[in-house]
Amino acid sequence: MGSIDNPRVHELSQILKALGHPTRLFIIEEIAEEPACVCVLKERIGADTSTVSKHLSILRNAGLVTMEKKGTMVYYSLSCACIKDCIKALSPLIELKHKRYCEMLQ
Amino acid sequence: MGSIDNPRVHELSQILKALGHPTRLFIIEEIAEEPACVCVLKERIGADTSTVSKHLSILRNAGLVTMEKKGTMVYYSLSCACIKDCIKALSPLIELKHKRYCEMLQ
DNA sequence: TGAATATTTTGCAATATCGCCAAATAACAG
DNA sequence: CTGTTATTTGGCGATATTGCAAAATATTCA
Repeated sequence: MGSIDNPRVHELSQILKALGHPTRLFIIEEIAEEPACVCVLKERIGADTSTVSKHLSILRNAGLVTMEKKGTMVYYSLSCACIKDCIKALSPLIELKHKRYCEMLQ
Repeated sequence: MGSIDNPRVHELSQILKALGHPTRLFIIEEIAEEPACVCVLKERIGADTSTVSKHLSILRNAGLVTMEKKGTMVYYSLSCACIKDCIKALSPLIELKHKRYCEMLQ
């Protein structure tokens, strides 16, 4: 049945890998609220423009975001609302981890 | 509001990073069906036992799996069913990517 | 055309990840 | 205790990721 060579697994893991970086996850959550251009994201992140642009290219490559040019600026937005659902789905796990952490302290 | 220093973002990205590897995602989907021990996972994956064990430790560290010893064997299982939901939530994106790919070919 | 602004690309050094091997640890059976 | 099996850990080379700086590209405006 499910094999490690299943292309679906690789496709999914590429998407999850793209989400698995603080800066990129932050970008995703920002543009989930409202599309934003690189210069604004750069300000909110506090990193070099080239760094932000590279993260965006990784997200683009994984198909997570779409870009739209307006003048010299490029606005990025989520390519699928389901990405929000994916992240939201992990809330119970986060809570569980906090609960376990509190128990561990005792 | 949402800042790049928000610990929640880092916690979430750690989880997603752990999921962002083909072997680890495969493990997650396997044990989502039914808990499995390292030796069985090793067979299904076709990698060194130590490699599988190390992937499992990453998943453990991210709080995604829990272990239970039975004799000399260690059985791993999902720590939260929500992980399945997280992965399932991405199906529309996968479909979207396929659709885009087909359009691109024309 | 030429200056100004926004973004991407390239180059590079620092760091992290990956996968195998070998050694260490743990649990059980005889 | 000894040998056996299952798993984890440490070590190490190969490869990938990360982030900044500099150069290249694209678009607008004068």
